[in-house]
Amino acid sequence: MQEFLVHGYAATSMDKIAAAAGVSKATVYSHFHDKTGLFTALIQRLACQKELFVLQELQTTQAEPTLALKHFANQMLNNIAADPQILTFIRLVIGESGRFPELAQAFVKNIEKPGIEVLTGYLASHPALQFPDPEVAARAFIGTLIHFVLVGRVLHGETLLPIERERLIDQLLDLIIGSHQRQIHPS
Amino acid sequence: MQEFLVHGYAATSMDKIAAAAGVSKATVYSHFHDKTGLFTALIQRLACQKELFVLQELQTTQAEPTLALKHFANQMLNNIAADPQILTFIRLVIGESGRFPELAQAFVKNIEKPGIEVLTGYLASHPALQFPDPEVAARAFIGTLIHFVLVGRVLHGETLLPIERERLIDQLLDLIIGSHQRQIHPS
DNA sequence: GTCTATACCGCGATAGAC
DNA sequence: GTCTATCGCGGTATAGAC
Repeated sequence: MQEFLVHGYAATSMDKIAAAAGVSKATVYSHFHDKTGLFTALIQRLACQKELFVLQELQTTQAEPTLALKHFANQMLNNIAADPQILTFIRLVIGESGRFPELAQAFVKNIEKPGIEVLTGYLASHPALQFPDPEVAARAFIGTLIHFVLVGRVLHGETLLPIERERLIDQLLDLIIGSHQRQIHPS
Repeated sequence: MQEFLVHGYAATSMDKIAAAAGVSKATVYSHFHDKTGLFTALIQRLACQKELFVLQELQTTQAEPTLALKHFANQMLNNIAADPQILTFIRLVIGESGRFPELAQAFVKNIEKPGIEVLTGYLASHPALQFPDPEVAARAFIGTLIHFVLVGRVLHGETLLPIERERLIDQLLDLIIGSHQRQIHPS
């Protein structure tokens, strides 16, 4: 897996994989039919293990919504900061999503979908929040954070399009749930 | 460029490129020093040409903000629907962003940055809108749309995590600029 | 089950004629 | 400037011994 993450699918050779695994090439081929079979098996497994979003806490927390969501956002960004392999994994899945659509769908199913669904459930069920469309609110929240990571970390745009993490999170929360001060045509 | 878009960087051979261009391989090498030089030149050029966001209109429109933003969002999604090559281009740039960081930065500089900056300017300058942080509002708007495209089209998640485009746009606009009906602890 | 050895092919890059 | 021909290497996948 390390080889695929570093070099991508096409540029990774079965020789390097066998060497990294400490076995011969023929042994690798005895466990997996071919290179695509090995690749899909590895990515599918990683898509099940990796967790971008910390969902357990969100389902059980009794903290105030603003604080809970702030904590949720910070945990996600901390995950990525602590494990940069996540960035490489995202690059690989997106980069190969045209040629391995089933792997991309595994990523959506195991990582994106639970995140949006749990957050939607949280936003819909918490009595202090009254969104007309909780799913869109969840998509806006997660979409803004993912886009922040995509531009800043994945695409190396931190210096080109800089913004403080705390400012983004605080102002995003204010925009979405604490927006009663700002209205159109204030009267 | 077609070869790179379809097969990715590593899986594209200089033989195929030469054949697709209708010249010999030596001729390609007389114009570009090596494969990486050709690749970077092509991607840099495409990053300047492609436009995800239609910015001209947004700077000159006199329509009501909600309508102008709705039009802006629809134009962006129409662009992508009309030219699926954009999806392949995004896959390629993100997929190679670890090995070609300067290309990823060209993407941010020429596509993401102008989009966020022009939208920020619009949100900040329009008298009917009073955001405490217009840049975060712009990032939330664009981030939600990009994430929608990323999950649905790039990662083939339309069926796994379906949502109507019009619902997303309308509810997103309501969430961000028309949110005076919904408040925390309504009194 | 795992090894060594190899078949067979395509790769990036260049030499040298025209 | 563009061509044909070629070099040297590394690719995926397998055969057959242990």
